[in-house]
Amino acid sequence: MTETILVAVAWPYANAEIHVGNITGSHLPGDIFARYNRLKGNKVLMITGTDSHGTPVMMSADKLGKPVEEVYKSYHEGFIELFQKLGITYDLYTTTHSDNHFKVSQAMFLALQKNGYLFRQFSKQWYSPSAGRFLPDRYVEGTCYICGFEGARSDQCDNCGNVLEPEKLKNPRAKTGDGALELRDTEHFYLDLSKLEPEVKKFLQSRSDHMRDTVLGESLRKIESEGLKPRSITRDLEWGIPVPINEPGWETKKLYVWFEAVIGYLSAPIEWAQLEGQKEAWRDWWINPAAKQFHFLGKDNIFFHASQWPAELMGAGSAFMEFFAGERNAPLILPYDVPANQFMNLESQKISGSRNWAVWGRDVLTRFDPDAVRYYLTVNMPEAKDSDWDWADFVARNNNELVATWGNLANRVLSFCYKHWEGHVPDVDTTTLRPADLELLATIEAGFNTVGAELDAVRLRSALGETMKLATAVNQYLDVNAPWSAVKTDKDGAAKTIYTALKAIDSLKVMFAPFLPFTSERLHSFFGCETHLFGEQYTEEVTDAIGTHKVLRYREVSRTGSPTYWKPSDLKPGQKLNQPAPLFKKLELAVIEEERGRLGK
RNA sequence: GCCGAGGUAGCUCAGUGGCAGAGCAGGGGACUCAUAAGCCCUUGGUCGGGAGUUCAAAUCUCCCCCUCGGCACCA
Repeated sequence: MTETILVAVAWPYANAEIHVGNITGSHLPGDIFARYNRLKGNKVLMITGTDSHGTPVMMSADKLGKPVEEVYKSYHEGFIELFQKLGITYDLYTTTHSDNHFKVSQAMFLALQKNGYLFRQFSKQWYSPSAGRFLPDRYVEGTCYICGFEGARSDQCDNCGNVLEPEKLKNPRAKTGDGALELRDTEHFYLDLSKLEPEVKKFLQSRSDHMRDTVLGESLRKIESEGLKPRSITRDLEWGIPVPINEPGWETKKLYVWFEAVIGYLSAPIEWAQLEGQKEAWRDWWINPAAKQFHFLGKDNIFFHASQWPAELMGAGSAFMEFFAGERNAPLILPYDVPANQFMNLESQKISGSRNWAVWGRDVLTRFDPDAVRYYLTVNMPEAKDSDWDWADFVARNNNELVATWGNLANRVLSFCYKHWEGHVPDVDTTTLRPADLELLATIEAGFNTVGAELDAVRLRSALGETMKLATAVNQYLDVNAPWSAVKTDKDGAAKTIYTALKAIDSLKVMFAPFLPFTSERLHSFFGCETHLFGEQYTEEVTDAIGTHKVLRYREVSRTGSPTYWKPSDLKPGQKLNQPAPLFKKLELAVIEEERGRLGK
């Protein structure tokens, strides 16, 4: 049965480059899951984009003396370049700075307001008269009113460790050099999460059978012990989405990024549908109770995706479509699963951009192949707990597992066959295959179910491990049947062995494909196939009412005649092959110290 | 501080009441198609510490230690 699946990945923030921890946390698991479901013939839409608004982006722009749009776009375009090189196949990678996203976000705000889930409240904030703006607490420092430490942040003192009340800070000053500060009253909107608490609990309970324990701990169990409190959803800020109310004083306020960025899960499919020229196509993923939505993200974002975003959706209810499309009784669906990952450390220390203790995505791909990076990030994915990127381990796993077990298997069989059967699959009568041949093929065939079950449950490490075990089974089979000996005395027997091994490899190619798309595609071509396993990525410039933005897109391959590639090989005896070559590169041990030498500099 | 997740072999990690496991690393062996790859055999553990429940605990309960995340207008 064909399923309809939304693969939603957390929105990268436009204030830092993307590193391996971000990749293994969300983009890569999302891509593996999307590719697997596409191979199965499911209807997949994978989306996200750059979270472009907020104070830090504006502060960076001030510091650089550049327009804020230029700053967000330089990160945005770097992200797109990375996703193309790494093969992260977004059907649409867009930005929150688009006319469409503004409209959808504002409609969501109005829907929540109409349904009574918003309220206004005044609070005191530090204001810079000279700069003419309010400053977030993290940008204000002064003397701690508890211990007297002079470098305290207004919300926390790093010296005594106490959480501070910002308005009590002594001698406040702006870290940004905005001159003297004064306290001013400011009014903001709050999302009344306490009213939605019963619905959020019910939502999480209904999914507790398949959600990860780490995710339920951060959401359901936490709400049960602490409850949900209202959260402010607007800010005093120039850069962002205007609050949709016509009242004096609100022109300078914007929707808070944590309120609006998650709305991108809804706005991006809408933009995708417009770009496809099928305006209503997004509804299949959003107003279709049978669709399943999966959210990929790191543990720091669990609250916003497992609690706040579902609360926004439930609070808006059918009212969103009333504001957005003038339509009644069209409620939006809720996420199916939030398979959040933990964090990846680097050489036993926390990844830190400011100390350059990081392996940056674009940089690492200048020296290593994308599938090698994808492999290491998948076998080491922090699904249950924090994991560690270790360069010695990276080299070892590349050489011992990827090159030796899988790459060598494909290469030894294909090249042996190419040499002894003149570039063709041995022309065996498949009804004469021996019990050992049929047994191997049955083992491999069963893999489509066992590996598929792991992938369905988003246990990606386990799925890849199971696939690697099957590659080992083929190596074992070869050892027992030794076609290199048989070819001299019993070429017919050797032909059966090689045919069987080729057919097994042809199947394994598909099972490895979600994880290793580039090399699987290459292997696919060695088998003489003129089709492709996957489609292609491309970029496009979109112009709308507020400007232009670049988007990354994905054009799916047509699967004429066969709705699914996720099935055992039907390799034809006698089929023409193409000249094979090794799929992966063995790495020198010197790489370990070279790469470690780059860290922290 | 409060809440949550984690601590198992040298390394990376599976394992939710029934003889402590896998891969890699270390040691030994037979083979030669292959990127000196693959295959077979093998050494290795106080399951963070302590107490308890049980015929039986890595697993359940309590206390403690360590790592990470959340909670504060960072995103």
